[in-house]
Amino acid sequence: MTNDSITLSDKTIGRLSLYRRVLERTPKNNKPIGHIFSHELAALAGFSAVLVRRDLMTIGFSGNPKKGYDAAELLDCIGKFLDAPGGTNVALIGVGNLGRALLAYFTYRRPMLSIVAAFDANPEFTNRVIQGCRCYSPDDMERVVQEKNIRMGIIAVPSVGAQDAADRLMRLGVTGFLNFAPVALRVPSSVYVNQIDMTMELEKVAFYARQTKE
Amino acid sequence: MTNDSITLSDKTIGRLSLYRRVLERTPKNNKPIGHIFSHELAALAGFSAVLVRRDLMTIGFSGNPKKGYDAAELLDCIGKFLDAPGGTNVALIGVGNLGRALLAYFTYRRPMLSIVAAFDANPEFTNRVIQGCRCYSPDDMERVVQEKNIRMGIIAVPSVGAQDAADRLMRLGVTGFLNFAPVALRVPSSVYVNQIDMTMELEKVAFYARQTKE
DNA sequence: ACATGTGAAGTTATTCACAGCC
DNA sequence: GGCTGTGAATAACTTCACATGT
Repeated sequence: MTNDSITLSDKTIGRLSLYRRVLERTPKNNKPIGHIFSHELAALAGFSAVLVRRDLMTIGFSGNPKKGYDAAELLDCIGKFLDAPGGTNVALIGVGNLGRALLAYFTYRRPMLSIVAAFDANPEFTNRVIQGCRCYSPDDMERVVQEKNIRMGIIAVPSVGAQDAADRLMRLGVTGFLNFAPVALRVPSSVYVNQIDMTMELEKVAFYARQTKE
Repeated sequence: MTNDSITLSDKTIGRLSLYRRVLERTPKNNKPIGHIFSHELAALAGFSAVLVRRDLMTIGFSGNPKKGYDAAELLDCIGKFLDAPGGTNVALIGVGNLGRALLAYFTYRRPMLSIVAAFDANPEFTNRVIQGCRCYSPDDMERVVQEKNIRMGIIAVPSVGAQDAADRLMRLGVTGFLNFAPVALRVPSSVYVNQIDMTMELEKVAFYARQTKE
């Protein structure tokens, strides 16, 4: 409940994020969930009940056999682990098709995690507000990242510009990236990169779809 | 080299997809790579050299200590595992911001894996061609999926419509999904679902970015 | 009864370490 | 000498099984 230095695995963090959203979005008879059992949460999130209990165990959250887990308390507890106290400010690099979709997707979705600035060299976008987010020229990156206290970046530019963008942001103190460019970013071990490769994900599906067909 | 019934793990399949793209895109002195060592491929794809060798071992591909792996042969071999012989046809459900970004992203990217039809109830999109892909009304789904021999679907609609879309496609023989809606699809075990949760991915980065900050 | 909490076992994934081969 | 190929060891993750609580 209090100790923040427990080590959570990557997988567990991802699932906590899902549990939270499930708890926030799923009403029970039109009102927020009061208590929930591990098997219910598991079904909603798509995992097994034991796994849910393990995850909650590792964050030190406990329920009771009669009522299950208190949803509001659980949300609080997950928030303590996932959210930075004052929220985290994010920069989006690249306002192409993917970038704009990400803006639309993330705007107002998580109050503690918001894209506060977008950057794109294309003058068609610079100094305009897109999906509620101001778009700047890359020339302003130094100033804006510092002014807005930006701590992480979403890379949505073509492969060729990805490493450059990451390097500039890292020099400004950014320590985490969500990278959609299909290229492995070279970063020091103190920086975290979450690589999303759409083509890979699609090909995985194609592989399995084909297996079950034959 | 020949036997197709080796079981590849999910992780291995993903990496094979990456190896392929790295090999296709990385020229060596302005011409295609001839041979490549496991540590070179590892660096380009962002994994360890042993892991690369393991993966190639499991698909039965071998190189030689002097020259490394023959890139062209390796591409061929990976293709034998990942690609369906005549290619795989994909349907996109939902032509909102994310859907259009996916269309832009995938069009002409992988010849053996193409989005051949998009569906959206919004009449603003139906019967128009967007990013080179024809967009249909959901009413035409039955006909189009059969005519175009569609085997997998990308779900890019809001959560509320996701299960419905999946159910309709499954009735038409679709056995694999890439699901961007933040909801666990209920499918029989013979159907594969690759769930992509953007919010979860972003929150993972925020968590680690925060760790290194403190 | 039925749910939580958790040690122990099982499973899967990755790395170590080294033999064999250009 | 540096690379491939791979058994063995290690690490990471998930499930089993059951003691405990209400």
